Amino acid sequence: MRMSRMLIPTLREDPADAESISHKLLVRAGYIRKISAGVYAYLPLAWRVLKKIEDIVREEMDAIGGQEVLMSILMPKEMWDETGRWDLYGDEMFKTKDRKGRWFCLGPTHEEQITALVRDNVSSYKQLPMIFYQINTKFRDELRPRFGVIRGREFIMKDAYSFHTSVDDLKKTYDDMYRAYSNIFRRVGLDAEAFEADSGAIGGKMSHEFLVPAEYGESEVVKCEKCGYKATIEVAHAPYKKVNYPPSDKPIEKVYTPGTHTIEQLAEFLGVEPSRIIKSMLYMVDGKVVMVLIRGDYEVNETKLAKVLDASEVRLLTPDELDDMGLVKGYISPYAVKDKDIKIIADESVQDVKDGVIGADETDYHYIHFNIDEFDVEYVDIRQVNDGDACPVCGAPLKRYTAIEVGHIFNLGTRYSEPMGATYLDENGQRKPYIMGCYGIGISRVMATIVERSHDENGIIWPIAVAPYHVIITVLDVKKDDIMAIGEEIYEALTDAGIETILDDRDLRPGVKFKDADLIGIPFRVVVSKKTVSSGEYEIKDRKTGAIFKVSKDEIVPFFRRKLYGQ
RNA sequence: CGGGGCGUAGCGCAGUAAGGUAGCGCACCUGGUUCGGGACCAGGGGGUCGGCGGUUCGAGCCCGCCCGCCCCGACCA
Repeated sequence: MRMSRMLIPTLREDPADAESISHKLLVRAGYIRKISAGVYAYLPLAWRVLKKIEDIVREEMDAIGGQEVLMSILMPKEMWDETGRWDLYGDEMFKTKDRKGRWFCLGPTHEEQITALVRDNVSSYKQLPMIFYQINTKFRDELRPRFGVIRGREFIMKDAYSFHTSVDDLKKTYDDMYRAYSNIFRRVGLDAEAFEADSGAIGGKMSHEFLVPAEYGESEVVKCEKCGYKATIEVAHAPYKKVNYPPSDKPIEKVYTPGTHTIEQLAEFLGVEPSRIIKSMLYMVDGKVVMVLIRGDYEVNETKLAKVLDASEVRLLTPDELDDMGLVKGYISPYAVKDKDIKIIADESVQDVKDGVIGADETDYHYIHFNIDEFDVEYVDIRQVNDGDACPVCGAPLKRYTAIEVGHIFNLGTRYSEPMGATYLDENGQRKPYIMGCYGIGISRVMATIVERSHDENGIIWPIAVAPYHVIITVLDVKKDDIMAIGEEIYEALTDAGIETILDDRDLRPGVKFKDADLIGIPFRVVVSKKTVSSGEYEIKDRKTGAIFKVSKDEIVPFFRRKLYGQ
């Protein structure tokens, strides 16, 4: 393809509204353009990259017996009512009505549709297991779209669903998927690592997230570099730091603590360690109020909290709700719920604090010499693990870092088959609900993640497997017919050899063309100019290493055969 | 949803304090010189100043309403 006729709108400056590296570079290098918040158009280069990623995904899905389908994006409300998710999904779902007033949504995911398809068209255990996948556009009206194509409201996703007669059979496919995902991420050049994930209230036991470490990620993980322990922040565990605050012989005392809005301010005001302070929080847990206590030097991890309470939704009470109970945020204590039917649970770390500081249920006042033993408290692990906390396995300090979630696999059990009446007949003629698994990869997010991981100050550096083109021929003296003709000749030879090549025939100064080639990130650049033509030594530059090779014209095709295919 | 910021040519921005003919750089078009790491000179095209309404002789600028975009927060009591 001639670059002079392609839509590759590169920019000299970073777009003003971009924050993350991948967002800046994909816009600047002419890959994507914003249409609306979290909604992007993929220009020709991006679409080529996406198709490469998709093809790798297809190969790996086909290899484990996946059947590719393309489900409808527009889905009727009734389908979602069957599982109750029309209401559960809430505002995150894009909803619309047809001309007759019937409700539809733009699919944020496809469990309902695939389950309905299998229910209505498969009926015997003899046909199982079955694995389906699709690569399709998903719509989610995210609370806050971010980082360009990393979290969009419209995005490309590979989603797969499997149907089984037993958990053991599901486990086989689950393991196949795990390996396929590892292959996919390795092949696209990502150092993704699988983490046992929180599967949520409905996910069953097996669930793994595939995460790639990146500054602009939205997931947090901890890892022990000594023994290899690793976990997402939602499930991570680390022993709490022991403190020793034995009961005081002094009675509990209310003290005036003006202007202490944070734990740090209060600790400083009273001249105590933050670990001596107990934070009291009121949570709404599936409609019931629960008091949660945690030490001042720790934070509550709501996912862990939900899990220990076996709840599907936990949230803090709003200031208004607290107000209705006569309480004020920041100054709550267990005394406030003493005679009420409100359960008190505390993080394990609180048990050491027998002479502590706690809110006095009154603005600007706290109690000192507070002893937790007065209360009937259940101790559990609901702490957020921090950077530097001790590894639960070997005790070495844990590293905490951000990562991008590029894939997620999990066991669905009968969460969808049961309510939807999706059953098959087993050997004994018994109706059984399908055991299901589901598996997702964010295709457009993978593209952005590769850029986050593979770039330099000059632009993107695509791994060969996903590069939009392998080679860019930079013709410098385009107005000289003989030189341009040689550029075209090399272009034809490479293209005929199956090497994806782009011909930069634009009549621009050399510097501009070199900068663009680097920015868009093509793995190899061949320079055709007065200099290289007259010397007969064509300069080939490796975008990643910067290595320069001098190659005669006839050797160019063999050179790339070796470099690209190892032939 | 709360807080903050922004919206002026394709992109990046100034102009808003103090109302008076809409600017700069890049990009684009023409001509010339140049040309192996984002050239220079000369000329040129391109604007509902986010929208609607108001104040005013006169609004990019003041007032009101609305829309869009970005950042932070929406768990730390």
